[in-house]
Amino acid sequence: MTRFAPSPTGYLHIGGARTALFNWLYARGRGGKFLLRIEDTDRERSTPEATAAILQGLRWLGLDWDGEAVSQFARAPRHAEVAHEMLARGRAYKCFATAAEIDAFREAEKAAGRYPVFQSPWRDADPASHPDAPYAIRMKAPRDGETLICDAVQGTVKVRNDQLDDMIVLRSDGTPVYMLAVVVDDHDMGVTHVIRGDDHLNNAARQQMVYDAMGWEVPVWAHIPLIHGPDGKKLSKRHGAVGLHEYQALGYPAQAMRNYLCRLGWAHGDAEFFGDAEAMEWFDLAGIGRAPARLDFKKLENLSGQHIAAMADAALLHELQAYLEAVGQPKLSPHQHDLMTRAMPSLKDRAKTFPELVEKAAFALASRPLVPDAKARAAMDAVSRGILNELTPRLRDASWEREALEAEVTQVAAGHGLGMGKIAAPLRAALSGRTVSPSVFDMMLVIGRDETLARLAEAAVWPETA
RNA sequence: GGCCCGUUCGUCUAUCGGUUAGGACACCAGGUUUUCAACCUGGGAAGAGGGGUUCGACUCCCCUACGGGCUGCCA
Repeated sequence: MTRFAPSPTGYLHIGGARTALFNWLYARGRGGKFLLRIEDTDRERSTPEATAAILQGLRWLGLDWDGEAVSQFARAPRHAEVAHEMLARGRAYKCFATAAEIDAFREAEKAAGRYPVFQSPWRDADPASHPDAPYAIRMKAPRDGETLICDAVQGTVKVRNDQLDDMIVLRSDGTPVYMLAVVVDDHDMGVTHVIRGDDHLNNAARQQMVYDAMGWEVPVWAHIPLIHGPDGKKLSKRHGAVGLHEYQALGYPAQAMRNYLCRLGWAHGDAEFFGDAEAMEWFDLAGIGRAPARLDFKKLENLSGQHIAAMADAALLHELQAYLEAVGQPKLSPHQHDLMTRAMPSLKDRAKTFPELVEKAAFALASRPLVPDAKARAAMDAVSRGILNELTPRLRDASWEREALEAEVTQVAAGHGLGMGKIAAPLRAALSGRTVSPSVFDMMLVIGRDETLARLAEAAVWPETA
């Protein structure tokens, strides 16, 4: 049983997406469940928009979770209940210290050159001395010795208890603190493996104390390193895409994202290109690296191209439509969809991303009159026009198959003592309006005889360029 | 400041005391080719630095440097 527990304070971060993926792979690969919990206890910063963005991001990435997403805020009463239970068990106490008192204590400690761990005077106070004032519930944490975190990724990590204060579990306004809420929720939800960013590694020690205080079984910890930008610094907006939605907008197939993210900080021997089935079979916590990984867009792009080439046409078209919708472009019309289907075999080996796929399909999607770019127009010189005029009637009567078309073009070229290259250039220009396109024969086969002839006729009367 | 974690080609990584330190992406060169891409062949490229331990360290220990995290009545 694993879970992903994001705070809804913004879009889904690429690092969070990888954390979610790891949890998903681990659970799904072992017949376990993958749960989703929204940590929305910070009412100031949590927004429903952010929650929606996170769910949307996970759906796009293809990570399905079991059951309904749990709202942590909604479970506040249960958290408070546990806090009071800890009080009853003598594992926590009421602290009446005010913010000002705590600040003063910390300042004094710092000034004295000591580590500023607040030591509440109420820890062992006689309940009879309790004032009638608001209080927070603090955990009675051990003051010496050390807490051992057995982590599946980091190994055994020792944390000195004197570094940890008696953390507050229930605020003076009665609301639970994150550190308590996670533990209670993970326990209640039956989470057995906590896979999360290593920014929580130190927190695990305090959280483990809560498990101990309640007599609950501590889950398997797995703290994974964060993802860094290409320069090795903490990932931030200046590195480019940080939010998962940006990767969707960049036009990477979700499968490629999963593959790339999975390989980031984890490896299975020399395996580089693989799908979900292999990932689920191979993924394990022990294989996760301990050093932060950097994002490499070139590699992502390469992987993306490999996945596009390997995907089934129908699935590719379906995801392409979703991409177009996501970036606010008009979706393919039934007619365009049909053209794309026919063009796909000659297209998908050439495109690394969806925008590239669309770009390279321009010849098929374009409608007459074609607007040639300057280079295409230049390719259409007088000599070329002559050759094309000669070719046109032969194409009209040719059998519309690759070999036949190739034979016609080769013959015409040979008649002028030219190679294929010389005649392909103007042909390409006439058919696509560009100087870069898929193979001229692929294009003819996709758009068909009528369209081919129409485009040739049109190109024959393009205005001359000097 | 204190505590915790990390450091193998430019990047992601393999290695888990004995290897010519392997692969992938990227890069460079050549080939193929109707353009681009793809593809094929070849090439350069790494154990942060310093001490130990050991017959033998990228692998184990210590120190330094660098990077990251935590140190809240934030999550």
